[in-house]
Amino acid sequence: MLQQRSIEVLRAIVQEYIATKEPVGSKTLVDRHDFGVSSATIRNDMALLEEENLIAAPHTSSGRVPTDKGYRLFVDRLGEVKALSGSEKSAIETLLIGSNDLDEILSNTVRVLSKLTNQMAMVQYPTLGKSTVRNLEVLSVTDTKVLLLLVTDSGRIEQHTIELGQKYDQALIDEIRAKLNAVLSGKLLSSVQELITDFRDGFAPEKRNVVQRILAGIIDSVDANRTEKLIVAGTANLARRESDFSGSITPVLDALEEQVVLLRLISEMQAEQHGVSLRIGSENQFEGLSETSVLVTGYENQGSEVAKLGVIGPTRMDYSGNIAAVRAVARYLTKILQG
Amino acid sequence: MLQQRSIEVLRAIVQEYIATKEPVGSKTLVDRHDFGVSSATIRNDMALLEEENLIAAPHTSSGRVPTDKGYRLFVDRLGEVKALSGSEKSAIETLLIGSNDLDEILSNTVRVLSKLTNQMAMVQYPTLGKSTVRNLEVLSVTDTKVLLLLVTDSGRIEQHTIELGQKYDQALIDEIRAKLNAVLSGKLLSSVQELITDFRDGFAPEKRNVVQRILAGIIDSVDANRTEKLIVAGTANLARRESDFSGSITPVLDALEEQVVLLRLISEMQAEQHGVSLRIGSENQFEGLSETSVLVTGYENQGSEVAKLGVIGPTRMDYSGNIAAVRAVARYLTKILQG
DNA sequence: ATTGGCACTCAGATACCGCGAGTGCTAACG
DNA sequence: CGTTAGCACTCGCGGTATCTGAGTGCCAAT
Repeated sequence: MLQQRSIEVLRAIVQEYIATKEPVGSKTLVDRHDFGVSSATIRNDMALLEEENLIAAPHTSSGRVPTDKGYRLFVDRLGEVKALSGSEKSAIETLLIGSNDLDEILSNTVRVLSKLTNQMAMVQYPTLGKSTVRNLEVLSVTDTKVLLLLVTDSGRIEQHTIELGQKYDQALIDEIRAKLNAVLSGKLLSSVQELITDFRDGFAPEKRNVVQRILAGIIDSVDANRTEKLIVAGTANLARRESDFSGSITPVLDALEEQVVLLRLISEMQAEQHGVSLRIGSENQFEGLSETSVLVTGYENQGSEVAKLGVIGPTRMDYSGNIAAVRAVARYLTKILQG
Repeated sequence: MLQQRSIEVLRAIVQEYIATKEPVGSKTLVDRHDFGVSSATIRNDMALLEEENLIAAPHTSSGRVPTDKGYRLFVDRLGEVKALSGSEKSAIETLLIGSNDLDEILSNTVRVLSKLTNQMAMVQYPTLGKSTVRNLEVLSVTDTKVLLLLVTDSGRIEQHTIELGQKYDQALIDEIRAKLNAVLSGKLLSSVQELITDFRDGFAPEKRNVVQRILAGIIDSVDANRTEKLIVAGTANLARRESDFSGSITPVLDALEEQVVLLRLISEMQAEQHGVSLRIGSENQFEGLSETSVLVTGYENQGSEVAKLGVIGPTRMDYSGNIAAVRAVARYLTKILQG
């Protein structure tokens, strides 16, 4: 088992390396941290840490760099995470207050998160899960076309243009709309499909064609809502850190441009310590992300988690600060949504 | 005045440089293009072109590279732009057909444009300008809160939550909604403000407070719609071309992450030749974009231009191919929107 | 267990060199 | 006059050699 001091040394190495980006040697370590022992002793500890694969030397006889495993231990032993400074808190507040619709709120959220962490940030749209139908609107567009709007309680709106294939009667549309709302309003999205299975039966046969098409549109909309969606910001932050990657960053950027990848990634991550979920470097299965760390947490609406947000950056990142930022932003977002 | 052949030489230099990224010399030029004269003659022409600032030598006695002015002349003299290949056309079609709502259409558009050009692509949302109100919906959210939806004929939806500050009567909301639609439906967004100035007067005094708040929300929504919005894709493409920039690309990425910058940029550009607008390198006023070229064109809805789309990349780009792609995508988008 | 001492290693910085693509110029040519 | 061959000259680039110093590993002493 590793001694107390060895852990301290690891902590110091991580801190130092994150700050300076230089492989850190025993000498600089004793200079800047107060271990009360000589550099030779530290060297022994470092040899131990290296044995445990917690640190590694880029080349024989140069300073050491934390391994993914080293970062992991560091994070797990992280006692308290940094609190945000007052100015950071107010930055979050001023940017989030005064947003009206969901799109605006989320795009401001992702922006503030990216600014705060200096990393690439992402926010997932509230998902199906516990969302309920707030309203269903059917608007006429042309003689034969209607626009279907599905509004959920999270504020997300799904629109869908439906070609009815025949002229319709405004009264019929109104009737359908009213009945739909009566049936669906307040219901879970996940139950919609079931609720409308025999909806058609309540209409006269000659009307059923139109009803049928609209129902199909609703199913599509619910599906679209199930298709998860996310927004990102701060790609430039990642590019700026290019030198933290061994090769080129373009594979990383490529991976991140595929929203599908990000969504799968996010969905696999479940909150662990400190209420956040963290994948460090090679802990990450995804092709191209083996030199990045992904930090994710959930946010809530109406008291239950509806989606996630987080940041992605090089493994050499300020874990403590970023965990604090991600948590804080999630908390504010939760607050705004319920407000 | 420059001779015919000199222009040919310039064209050849541009092509060669774009293809190989190497400064091109007189020898390789005569090898690969069939000028029927010797390299010495070409050298004379090149000296001429250099005098005119159309090409420049990175260092004394190395090949030449087109200047911004050189690219400009090249583009202006571009006779016909490349046609898209069949597979490219079908790529556009398959990606754009089968999108239902506006968000989906635009995000697919920007994606296909980015893939086609291998550049960063952007698409602006349809703007205020000639858009008209299709519908106005007022939905109840809580006792004292309503959700306002402004649907325009371009398919763009603006949502706005309004705190009424008092309990309201559903009948009143319905009344307001009906009257609003009667007044505003089909009207230009730009005329909305004017049209509702004395809308309030049609209501009994005790109702005016609620009406007033809703009207304010409408104004806000129209404003939000005026606030232009755009989506981008393919940032990774830009990063991949990093070596085409003298310094780091991060200032470029920074500039492009500020949507405000992009929007101003786009709005300043008016179609010129070939129906597209092009800014090459230093022609671009914006800080940080002096080594990029911006290529923009408009797309239409209901027969008039509603917004723009385009690509951004290093000045060393395939102008001919990109112009073709941008035009083609704009054409398809126009077609989809009116369909 | 800790420490001072010491020989050893090796990546990165610096300097130097030679190659060769490419130029500019001049004199000759049709 | 436009074109061309010839030629001296330039200079960036890649490769090699050298130097330096931070940092290590190990050992004997405390």
